[in-house]
Amino acid sequence: MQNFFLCTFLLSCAEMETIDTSVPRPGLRERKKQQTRETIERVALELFAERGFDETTIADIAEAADVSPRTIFSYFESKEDILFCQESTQFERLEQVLEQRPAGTTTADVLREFLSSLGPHDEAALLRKKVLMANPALGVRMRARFESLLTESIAKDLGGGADDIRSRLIAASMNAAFTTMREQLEAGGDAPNPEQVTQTLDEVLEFLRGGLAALDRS
Amino acid sequence: MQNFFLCTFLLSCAEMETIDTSVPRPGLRERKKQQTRETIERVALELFAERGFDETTIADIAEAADVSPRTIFSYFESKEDILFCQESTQFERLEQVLEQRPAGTTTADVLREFLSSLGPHDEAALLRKKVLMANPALGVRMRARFESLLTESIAKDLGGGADDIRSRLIAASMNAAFTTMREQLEAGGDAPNPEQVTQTLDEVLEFLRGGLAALDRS
DNA sequence: GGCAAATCTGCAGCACCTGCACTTATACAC
DNA sequence: GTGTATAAGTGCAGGTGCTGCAGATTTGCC
Repeated sequence: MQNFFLCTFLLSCAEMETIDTSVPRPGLRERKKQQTRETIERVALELFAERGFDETTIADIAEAADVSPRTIFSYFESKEDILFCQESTQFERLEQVLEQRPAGTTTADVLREFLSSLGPHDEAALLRKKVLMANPALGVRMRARFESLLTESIAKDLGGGADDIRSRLIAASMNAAFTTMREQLEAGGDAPNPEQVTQTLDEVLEFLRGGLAALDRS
Repeated sequence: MQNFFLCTFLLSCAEMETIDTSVPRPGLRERKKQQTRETIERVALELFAERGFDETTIADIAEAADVSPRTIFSYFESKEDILFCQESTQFERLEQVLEQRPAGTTTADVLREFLSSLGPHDEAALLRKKVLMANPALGVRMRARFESLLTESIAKDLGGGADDIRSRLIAASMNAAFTTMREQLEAGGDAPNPEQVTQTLDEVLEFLRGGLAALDRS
């Protein structure tokens, strides 16, 4: 039902992005803003992991983050968004990688490379995994986000619209693969096993190749 | 993103179920209960179609159905459930058909038969389609429900668990197919074109055969 | 008719989320 | 440094979904 394997996986390189060396100094206002945002994210995640998503109120987060409840909604669209924003960032990054891929490279290649290049889980990723495991409905919504992204991106690759049946089939298969990978690895421990990831991904790619070839023949 | 082609399609035979000839008479209390439920469903659907899902409040529905707002929640778990309950019923029916299918028949065969046996859209189905078209998020959630059902059923067919990658790939591909069918047929008019449905479904089956064969070879 | 059970209802209340006006903090020009 | 414009933070009122609870109403049955 969920896809938080990928999501927690993606999170592993999120930390690197917070330090931006290209800009000299963002200014106090901007720094404080960023700090506030990160504080909210951090304490919210801790509370979610500790007592559950539904059991944590906006008031709780506000108090723990030492801000007004109203302030939270100027940073995040919704309570759910506090949990999903980092995944969204990573989805955008993946989208960027997909768009900028060299000619001749398939979306599948990029995905494989993207997954392989990521490091092990960090603290936040583990907490997030815990939250999502305790609340399946959250995972469903996250997975829907991911599939939309995949479908659009793959449709671009193929040069057709998002309603192209091939795009959908590929995106759906990919998404199924990620879900499967997550569940396979869930029992195995905290950190994903790269070997298993590669194997499952290869299976899916094999499946896709065979299926697409069959479509071409007909 | 959505799957309401199937959903509206499935609805077409919903009406038949409301008349139950096996039981002599359900009693006044039970009849009134059923009547209230149907009234709520009907007026809610009309309001959703007229002014949108988010723009319709529980109070609006309660007033139109001539019941207390509190009563609505004794019939439906949530506002969304008012819209989804009929689809859920049809999902259960499909599940039943899948479970009781003759040995040697594949899930794909059953699905194809199931889709082909349904009649044209009824009034409620058209309204529902309108509601879902105006609110993509609703369709995403509905689609997630359907995929879960498909995955479980197909997993049973294959004799493995729901975490079997083949089950997921097949279910995901099927779901992608339905989504595509809906979008293809959307522009074509109100009633689905059986010919196009068959064609798209056949394409997907071809895709699946090719993909699964490739998996077997490896 | 009278009792038991189911149903309906109103009310209070929690939680998410929003708009708006107001205060406070930062940035920038002088 | 001072003053002003801009942005961030806050408090408040309110809308909406949803729930628990207790009492009124309706139905089933003897």
